[in-house]
Amino acid sequence: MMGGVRAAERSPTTGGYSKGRIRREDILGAAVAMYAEAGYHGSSLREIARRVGITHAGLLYYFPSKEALLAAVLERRDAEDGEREHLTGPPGLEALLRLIGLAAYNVRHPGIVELYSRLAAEAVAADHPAHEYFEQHYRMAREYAAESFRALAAEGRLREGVDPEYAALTLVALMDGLQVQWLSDRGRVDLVGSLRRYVAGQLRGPLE
Amino acid sequence: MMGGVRAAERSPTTGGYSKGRIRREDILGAAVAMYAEAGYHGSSLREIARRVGITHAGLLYYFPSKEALLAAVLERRDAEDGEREHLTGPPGLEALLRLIGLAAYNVRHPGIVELYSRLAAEAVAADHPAHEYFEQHYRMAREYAAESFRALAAEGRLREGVDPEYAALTLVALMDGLQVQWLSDRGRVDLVGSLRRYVAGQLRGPLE
DNA sequence: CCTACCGATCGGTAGG
DNA sequence: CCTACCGATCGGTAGG
Repeated sequence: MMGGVRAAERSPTTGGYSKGRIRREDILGAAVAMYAEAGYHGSSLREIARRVGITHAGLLYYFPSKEALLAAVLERRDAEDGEREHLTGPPGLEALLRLIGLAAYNVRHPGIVELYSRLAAEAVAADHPAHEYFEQHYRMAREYAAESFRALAAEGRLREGVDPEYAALTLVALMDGLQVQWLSDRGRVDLVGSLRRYVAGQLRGPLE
Repeated sequence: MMGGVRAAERSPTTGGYSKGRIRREDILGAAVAMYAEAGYHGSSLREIARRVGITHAGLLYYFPSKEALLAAVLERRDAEDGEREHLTGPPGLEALLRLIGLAAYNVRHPGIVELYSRLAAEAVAADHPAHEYFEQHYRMAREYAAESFRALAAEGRLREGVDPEYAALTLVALMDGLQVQWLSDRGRVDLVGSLRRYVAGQLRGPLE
C-alpha cells in the first residue's frame, strides 16, 4: 500500500505557521483519520468539519470541494519528508530493505495503513478521484523493486529460477495483501518478518 | 479474496422457478454487478432496482432491507456448488492446487474478483455488515492452506527453512494482492502463473 | 409489485 | 469562518 514516511516533527516554536495554516493542518489530519475509518465516499465534509470544531461550509472555505480535500491529503503525504528520499536511492538489496523499512514504519502508524488500504481499494474504480494517484504509486513501486531485483540478478545474488519482474510484482502484492491481513488481525501477522522472509527466499545468500 | 465457484447452469427447462424466484435472481445478479462496480455503500437500492426494471420499493418487497440484500448475495455465493466441495478435500498439495484453480476460475470471471476485492476492502471496517463474513473466509482459507503446507512438511516435501504457517499466510495475502493488481492491469499480471510459481518455490521437488 | 411519502444526509453556494 | 439555504439522493414505510 506504499504509505509514505511522515516528517519529523517540526519545532512547534517555529512560529512560521499562520492561524490559517494551522487550521488547514487540523482539517487534513481529521480527513486522514476519517478516510482511514470510512473511506473517501463514506466520509462527509460535515463530520470532518465537526471534528475540528467548524461547520462544513467553513471547511469549504479552506478546501473548495471534497475532491480538493482528498487531493491535498495525498499531496501532503507525498510532500512529507522521507518517502521521496527513502524510495530514491540506487536500486538493489538496500532499496528492497528500505521498502521493508517503510512497512516497518507503517506498522507503528496503523492509521496510515488504514488510510492507504481503504483508499487504494476504493480507487480501483476508474472514476475514483484518487485512481490515477494509486495507479502511479503502484507502478513506481513495482519498477523500483524490479530494478532492484535486476541489480541483484546482475550480481548473481538471485536464486536460480527467480525472475526479477515476477519477484517485484509478488513483493508489492505481498505488501498489500499482508497489510490488509495485519489490519484485521494484528497479533497474528508479522508484517515485517514476513516481507524479510520473502526477500530472503529470493536470494542465493543471506539477507544482509 | 476467495471468490466461490459458480454453479453449472441449471437446465432452463426445469421450470422449477416461480416468477418470484426469477425476479429474486435478477435482483441478486444486479446487486453483484453493482457491488463490484461501486462497493456496498456506493450502491443504492434505487439503482439496483432500476437495472432490473422495478422501483426501489419493489426491490424492498423481495429483500426487506439493504443489509438483507447483501446477506443474500453472500449466502448465494456460499451456496453455489463448487466452493464448499473445492475447498473441502483433504489438505495437501492438491488442495493448494485447488485453491489456485479457484483463482484461475476467477480470472475468467472478473466480476467476481471485483465483487470480492471491493467488498473485502470495505469490510475491514468492524461495523461493516459483511465484516464477519470476510473474517471467517480469511481464517478458513489460511487454516486450509496451513494444513496443506503442514501435510507437505510431514512428507518432507517442503524446502528447508519454510514454515507452514508463514507460507499459508503469505499465499493468502498474495492471492489478495495479486487480484487487486490484476484488476488494475490485467495484461501485465499473470495471476495463476504467479501463484503456481510461489507454491513451487516453497517445495523441495517439482510442482505435481 | 407501485405511488407517494418521510426524515436524514449529502456537497455546494450565497452573502455576509 | 458562519447562517441559511438549494437540489439531489438515500433507506425505509404506508397503503394499496
